[in-house]
Amino acid sequence: MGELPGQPDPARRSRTPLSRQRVLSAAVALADEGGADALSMRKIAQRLGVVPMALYKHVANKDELLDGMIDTVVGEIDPPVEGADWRSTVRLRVLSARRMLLRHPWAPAVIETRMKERPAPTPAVMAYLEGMIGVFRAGGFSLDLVHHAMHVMGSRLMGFSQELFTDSPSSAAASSPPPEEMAARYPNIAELAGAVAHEAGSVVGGGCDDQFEFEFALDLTLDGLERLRNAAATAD
Amino acid sequence: MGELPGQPDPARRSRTPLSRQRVLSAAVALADEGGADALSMRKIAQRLGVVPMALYKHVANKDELLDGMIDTVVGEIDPPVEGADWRSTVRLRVLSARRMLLRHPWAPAVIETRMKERPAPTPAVMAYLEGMIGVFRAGGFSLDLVHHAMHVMGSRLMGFSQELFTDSPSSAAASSPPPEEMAARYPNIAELAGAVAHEAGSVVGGGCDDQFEFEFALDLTLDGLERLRNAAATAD
DNA sequence: ACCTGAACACCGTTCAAGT
DNA sequence: ACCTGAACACCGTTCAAGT
Repeated sequence: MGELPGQPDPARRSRTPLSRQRVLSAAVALADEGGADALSMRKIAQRLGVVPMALYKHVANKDELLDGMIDTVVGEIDPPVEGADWRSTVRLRVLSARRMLLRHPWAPAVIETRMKERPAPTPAVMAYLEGMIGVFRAGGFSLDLVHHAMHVMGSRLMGFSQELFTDSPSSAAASSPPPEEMAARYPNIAELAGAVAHEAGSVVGGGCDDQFEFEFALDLTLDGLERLRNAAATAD
Repeated sequence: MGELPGQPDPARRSRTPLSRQRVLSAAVALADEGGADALSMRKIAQRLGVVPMALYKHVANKDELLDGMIDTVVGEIDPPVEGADWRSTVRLRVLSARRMLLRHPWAPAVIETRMKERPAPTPAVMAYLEGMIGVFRAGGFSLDLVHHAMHVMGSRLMGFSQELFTDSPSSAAASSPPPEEMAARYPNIAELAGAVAHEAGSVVGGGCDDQFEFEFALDLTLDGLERLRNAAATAD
């Protein structure tokens, strides 16, 4: 009663100190409500009862904020269930990812953009991929087939995995943890990345041919549609 | 030689009068070079040697500019080839769409965003869908199966067709052409929309169950992966 | 009637001035 | 040493003042 609405509450502000997680949560909530366009550093700060500059202690800039938001929502995807066959495990997980995207309608476009202009996957994305690869491997898929499958699933749901294994000179490796540490934390990803890198032999930049992977997924889809059409025709 | 670079050239400016198409072309070129973030009304105007306000004679605002840009690049997708079977026709067309998206890396995220917050398809998008439906129909697909196929292909490549046929109260119908005119111009879309609308009977808002369509496409994909795995296993 | 410059309400981020 | 307000260089768009 004694408070004006919209006025920051100094008591609340100092009780819960600002943290990276609190900044990211406020940003996600803001984007959920008004879309990515409604998101601004100034509005996040206002919602937290804080001066805009205070945010920069916890996120370097807006790009890093967006990366953190992606990591937050990808972390909401359920981990693979234990003890089920590969097919229902993948199915459940993809449906969980879809529910996440329905909760956060701004996410696909932001993921799409960020992945394209800086293909450095965040920890939660790495964990997602690691788990998915593990499920396929446990289901008896060869490394080669898992590679195709990851491209198929990636384009099925998000921009994930599109450019993940580009061991190209410039980008990724620089800021990433050293290979040994990565191999320990993400063994399935490391194994797959190694196989893909060696696969194409001496071709420069070799490894993953995006055009081939795209056509592979497209043909798999066309196969499925053709089978459905033929089944419907013979059923008449 | 007598010109300072970056200085607008009054002769050039008046020789070719501004037009909606020239504005859109400049916007697309700017986005191709620097991404969607580098796109601003002010920079487009500068590139055209024109004062920013002059653009508003040809596009109502930035949202309408983005819609126009989408229409422009979707219009670059090759039309269906004549006389080939449905499968190679669809294949060629999707590969053409992919080449377009590689030329315009900003397009997927922009399409994703615009389709989500205003699902009013532009003419070129309508023409793309119309052609694709026609190919499936000519290939012997039932209306029901074409509906599924469009969802499968849509999520395969872009956000297209995701929410296209929502005949929901609020949005679309208002600014669209009257039904008869649309039926004349896009007969395949009209037929499919009609079938989908009546399909689910008396269910409110009925017609297209997005969750069902998503799972349909997912299961089609999982079928394909399972078949590949089994083929690889028996080949050993 | 048309066109356009200045102005408004924003934005992300820098930086110097305060404590 | 830390924090932060003012300031800078942008942005989309309105609107009144010019022709």
